[in-house]
Amino acid sequence: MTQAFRADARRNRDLLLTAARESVAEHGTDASLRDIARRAGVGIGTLYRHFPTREALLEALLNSNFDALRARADVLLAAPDSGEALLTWLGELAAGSATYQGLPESIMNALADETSGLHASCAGMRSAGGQLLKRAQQDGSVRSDVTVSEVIALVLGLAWAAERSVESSDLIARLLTTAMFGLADRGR
Amino acid sequence: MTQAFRADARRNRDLLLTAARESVAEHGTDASLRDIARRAGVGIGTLYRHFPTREALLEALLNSNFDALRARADVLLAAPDSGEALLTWLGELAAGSATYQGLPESIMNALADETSGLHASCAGMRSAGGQLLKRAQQDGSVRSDVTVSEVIALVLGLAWAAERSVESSDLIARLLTTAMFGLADRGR
DNA sequence: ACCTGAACACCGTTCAAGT
DNA sequence: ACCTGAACACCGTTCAAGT
Repeated sequence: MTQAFRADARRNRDLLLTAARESVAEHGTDASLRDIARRAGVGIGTLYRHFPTREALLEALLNSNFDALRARADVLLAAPDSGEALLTWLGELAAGSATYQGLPESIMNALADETSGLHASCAGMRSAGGQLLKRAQQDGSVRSDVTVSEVIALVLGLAWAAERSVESSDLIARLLTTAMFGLADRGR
Repeated sequence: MTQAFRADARRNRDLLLTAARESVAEHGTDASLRDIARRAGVGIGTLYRHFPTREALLEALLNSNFDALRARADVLLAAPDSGEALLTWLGELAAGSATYQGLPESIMNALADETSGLHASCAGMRSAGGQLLKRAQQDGSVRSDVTVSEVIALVLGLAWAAERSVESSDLIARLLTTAMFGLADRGR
């Protein structure tokens, strides 16, 4: 199926992805598309032909990451402590969403917009987390009155906050455990 | 001191603030400055003369809100239940940061950037919350290993997540109580 | 002292013209 | 089938020229 594309088109697609990875690493999720095309040595129209939207480009950049996160959920589903398994996975989601500045926002938008080119990947990730949450709730290790969407919104919210904060680099982890065990102190 | 300004300048300032309130209500914190100047019937240079940065404009738009939040903290400092007082105040912070789309982000950025025209207001708000937190921690009703900055980052993160979510309108409150009492279920 | 708007350097996005 | 880049409609920001 790779051979079904013209060699020059295939080449341009690769050049664009490499350029995008660089530019997004430097400037975050809302990096200039023009700049990406320039780095790839390609016309701006070529970028649009291969990736009709910014979200489609991000999807191509991130799909392996989402795959990995889904696979991790499958593994953790077999871990003995269901509550700990969920927390571990949420930590990896938070860490993963920190790979590019602005990524928590892109994921959050994609989840809310079914027409987004990034929606399928994000929805898949969400339902993988949903299985972990469900098990933890059935075990009684996590409160039963929260939905997957809420838990993910919470985690991405913390990742977002950590990303525009000057505090220590383990802020995400700190915020996550605070939210996991509660701000309120009930004699731990 | 109001009379120290030329009448036309004073007038333009008011026109700009009214226009800004409208435009920001419609398009959020990153509303077009050009659009604001247009609505005010004023040249773009006049906007920059009165408000050298977007943050300075937001400050003028929001200072009364920050004052109110600081005043609320003073009142709540006298409430009997220190933990409940903190939660109430954090709820009001979350609600207040939802008045304009993008406001959680503006506040978060302002807290991290001391040169921001919005920094003083936000830092004042933070230290007011800090008093409430301190009292709650001394009472033992809130865990002692969190800072004000962390608590505020957490709340703004949740407000941000709620703002770009399709869920019910009480999502902020739900996320806040989850974070307050913890996602983990320890037999409530 | 204050106001104006052209000018500059950028965007995202589309689309006619080319190979 | 694919590529190119001019064109369009926007930005934020500055600054010479006006009153």
